[in-house]
Amino acid sequence: MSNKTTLKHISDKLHLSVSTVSRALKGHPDISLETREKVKKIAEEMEYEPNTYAIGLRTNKSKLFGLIVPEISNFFYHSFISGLEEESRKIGYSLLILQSGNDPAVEAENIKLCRMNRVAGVFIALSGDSADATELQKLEEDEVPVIFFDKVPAMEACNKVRLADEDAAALAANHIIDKNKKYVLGIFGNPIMSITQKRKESFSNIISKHPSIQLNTAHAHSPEKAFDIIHDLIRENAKPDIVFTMSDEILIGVMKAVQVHKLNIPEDMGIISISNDGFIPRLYAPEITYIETSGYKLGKLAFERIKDHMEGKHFYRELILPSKLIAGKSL
Amino acid sequence: MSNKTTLKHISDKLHLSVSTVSRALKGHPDISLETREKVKKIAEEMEYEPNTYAIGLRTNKSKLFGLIVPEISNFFYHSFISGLEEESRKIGYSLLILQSGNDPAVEAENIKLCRMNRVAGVFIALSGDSADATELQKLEEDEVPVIFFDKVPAMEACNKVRLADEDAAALAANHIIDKNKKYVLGIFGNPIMSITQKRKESFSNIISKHPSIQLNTAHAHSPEKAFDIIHDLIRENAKPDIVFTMSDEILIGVMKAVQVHKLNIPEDMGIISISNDGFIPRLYAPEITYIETSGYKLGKLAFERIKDHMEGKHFYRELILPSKLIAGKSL
DNA sequence: AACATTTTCGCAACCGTTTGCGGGGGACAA
DNA sequence: TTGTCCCCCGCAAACGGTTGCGAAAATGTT
Repeated sequence: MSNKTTLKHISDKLHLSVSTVSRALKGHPDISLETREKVKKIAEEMEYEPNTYAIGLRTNKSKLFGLIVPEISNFFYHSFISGLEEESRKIGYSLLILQSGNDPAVEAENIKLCRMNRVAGVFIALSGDSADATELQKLEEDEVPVIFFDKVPAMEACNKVRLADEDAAALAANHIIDKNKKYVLGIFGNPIMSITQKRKESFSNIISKHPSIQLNTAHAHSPEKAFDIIHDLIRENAKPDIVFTMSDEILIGVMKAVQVHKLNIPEDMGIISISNDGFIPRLYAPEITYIETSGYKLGKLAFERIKDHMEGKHFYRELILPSKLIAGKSL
Repeated sequence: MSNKTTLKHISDKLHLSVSTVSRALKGHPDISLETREKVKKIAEEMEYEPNTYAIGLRTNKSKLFGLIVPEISNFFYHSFISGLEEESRKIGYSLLILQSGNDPAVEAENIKLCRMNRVAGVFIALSGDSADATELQKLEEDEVPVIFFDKVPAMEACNKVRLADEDAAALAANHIIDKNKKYVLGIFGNPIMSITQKRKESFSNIISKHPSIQLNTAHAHSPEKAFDIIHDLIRENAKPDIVFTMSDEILIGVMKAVQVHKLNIPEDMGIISISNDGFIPRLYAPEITYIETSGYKLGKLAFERIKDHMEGKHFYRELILPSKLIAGKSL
């Protein structure tokens, strides 16, 4: 049996009613200042801690946000989580974190869990491309805001926060153009993902406007594949002047090839990447020039959106986190 | 107003009492098989989802584990979280994740949050060295198991899961000895942390038994400091034959110096490190030999402990995750 | 002093679920 | 027929807060 103090305990001790104690504790004007002080003092002494479940049951609300990601162990997501947690805590909210491991069934289950816990909002990075429309629909029916991030659905009528994918790629492209080199290789991720498509299209468009540049593109779904691409090119004596990598993952593979062949950066080959918070680019010497797309900052942005929603701004909106170039010495 | 179906809705529709519905749903033998089936069918149709708060209030339990870490954005912790989440979900539990940012006050607040949420257990990596004994004490009073991990308190009477710090360092030391080199440098972390002390002591003890080896040690509280250490040694022409780094963080600094000075690994200098899951060591070419200390696996181990506790094994125990050497080509 | 008003607090219902206990009704034996 | 036993199920209290409403006490107004 739990020995936790309840409102009843306090009310008994003070010969007040439970309702008075409840009101006093939250500074309700109906209760005299004197009583309020007295109650608060005793509550403190008795180490009163409100029962979350009683409150949740009565008010049908909670101080929880749901957070659903394909996997926690991922650079981008955990920096997002970190940013979001910091902000949430400031307003007294905690995070219920669910992993769906790219399994739509688990994802649906997790959304259900969010509903059952009466979360005040849900942040979700979709695992597949198909949004679980029906499950999420139910959340919207209860006026629980849903904020998509990272992997966002195509539809208009929803809240999304995302990185400026096109801008990021464009920034890289323009930086490359300034360098006046000839052979440029762009390595992108899984071609069916929209993030890949956006970045590739934006990048290619800008580069191809400069006829002096010869652009090749490739796709790598893993660091190993990226490694192979560079490795093969070097053996064929077709090393590019500049390599653009769309993500940290790909950069890792490229840099491994660079190390194996003992290439000098930037003399032998220039490198520029898009990176989450720049952790990977800063691992190398010289540090790799990168376009920052911060999960951490995106987490804060997502929080802004939900706060707006909680303050009554119930319209749908898409928030985009600007990216910026952080110059290293890699090209 | 929420339109969620409750037991009452089901009971109305079926002309049964709420209690019968409740029992039917959980297969209570008092209820006839026929009724049970009928209720379950309707519940399914009406998309019944139990109200977590009502259950929590009534039973004073929850399907939540509390997880308190200094920071989420940390290699080790997020792989721990990932492992723990996977296991928890299997038995229908979710994770309430709290960051305490190395602030004892926030840490105390987070522990309080865990109590308020009636979590079924708490996993905590202490931020400072001083355990918040009083706050955690209250948890134990309610028979909520507390599992310390990573940064564990010194006291006996508690549950801990941790890495085999001594073993890990010993493994590295013995591997170094096999290489028959002369100058060995060990770089360790913050000397006031017990993890540092353990690793350093274990490492030094073993190495110093071999008079043919000349051992130096140093402390680095950041990658930059580790970089400086190597950088300076090279400039002074005092490059060690083998460097042992106690953590990924330190390895990063060392590897940066290696790159700046274009050292050949392992010819110019051998390297061996302790690493979480080997992510960092595998970033380089050649891949760095490392002692694996997996946060992911530790997460699973921590879950085992709490499961035991939930099954009635209420004694205190310390579980240690064995470490193993993963050979790269760095020495 | 009589009445109107405000201040301060208590009553009781309610949120949705769990659970001890008791009761109605059918089956079966005496 | 009456009594006993078991099978199903419902009653009602309980969990710990919140909140609309009304009432008593204190204060103000003529």
